[in-house]
Amino acid sequence: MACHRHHICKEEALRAAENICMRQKARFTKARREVFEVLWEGHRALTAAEIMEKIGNNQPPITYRALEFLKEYGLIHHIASLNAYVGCIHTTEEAHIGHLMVCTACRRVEELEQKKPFTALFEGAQQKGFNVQYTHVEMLGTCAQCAQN
Amino acid sequence: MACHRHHICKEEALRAAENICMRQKARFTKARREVFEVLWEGHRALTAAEIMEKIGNNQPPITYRALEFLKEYGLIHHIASLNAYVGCIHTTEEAHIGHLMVCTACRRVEELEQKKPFTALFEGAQQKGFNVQYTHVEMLGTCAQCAQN
DNA sequence: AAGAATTAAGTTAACTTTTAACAATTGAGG
DNA sequence: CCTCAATTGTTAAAAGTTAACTTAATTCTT
Repeated sequence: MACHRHHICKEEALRAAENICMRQKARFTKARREVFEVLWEGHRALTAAEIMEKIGNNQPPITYRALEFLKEYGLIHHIASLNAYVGCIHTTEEAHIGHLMVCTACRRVEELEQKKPFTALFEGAQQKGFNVQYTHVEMLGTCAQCAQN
Repeated sequence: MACHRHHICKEEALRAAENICMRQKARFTKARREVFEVLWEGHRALTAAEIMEKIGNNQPPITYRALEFLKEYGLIHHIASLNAYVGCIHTTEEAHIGHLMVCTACRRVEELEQKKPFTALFEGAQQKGFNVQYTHVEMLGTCAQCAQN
């Protein structure tokens, strides 16, 4: 992994999240912060159930609402094929297009920031008269660490 | 849509599916065929519940098992972000990489067959030491027809 | 600063989706 | 035709998510 001193990632992410919320007059409340923090403990994808367990919350609505909020503000990603969530790595930027690399062994998630592949996809779609509004790319495989084992 | 005489698509798909199963000595049974046919009524994504309703089956296991089978043999796609299924358009080819264009208005799904975007993605991933095993691209938006309305 | 309005959290319970377990049936190969 | 393996039928429960409503906190107004 790129990130060796992880507590720093998390602190940065927290500050970025606070800023994003402040700028949009949204409240980064305790419940939301808790979920966000848990998702930043590792760069790992966690299911809703796993999140609730880590927080010690047995009242699903609270967690689901927090997840919805965080997703709405682009602070986390939903990894559809695993039905899991991960902290969004590029909280500082404006809207971005992330290609997720999800390790099926350790569930670590990295994001790949590349414009090229998408311009090609967009062009292809446009040629068919399709108006792309949201793109979701998931690459499942094994990360460098897990490949060694 | 590209496909004007739809019943032909469906017939072709059925024949292709039969062949694929025969070659691999898998049985294209009634339950499996029914699910497959429903998914080919339109090129539309359907949830498991919608499939069951269309078939008139209120015994989930049968449908879920059929879906699992069809997915395994590459005869359908699972659209993770909608938790829905769609008949795979390229049943004749060998393994293929499909980029799905999913219309959020009418749920029509088209597939875009492009190698370029992926080679770029693969390269990017590989540079990070990530070994891609499965890729899933979903583009949500509006299709040509729905864009007019 | 007090009251009204908005927003979020707490709580209960239902609903949807998926799976487990086991019995009954069907089909293929000897 | 018999046996074995695969598939289906059936029941029920587990897992995941959401609805509805109450309470609490925060923000906005004046």
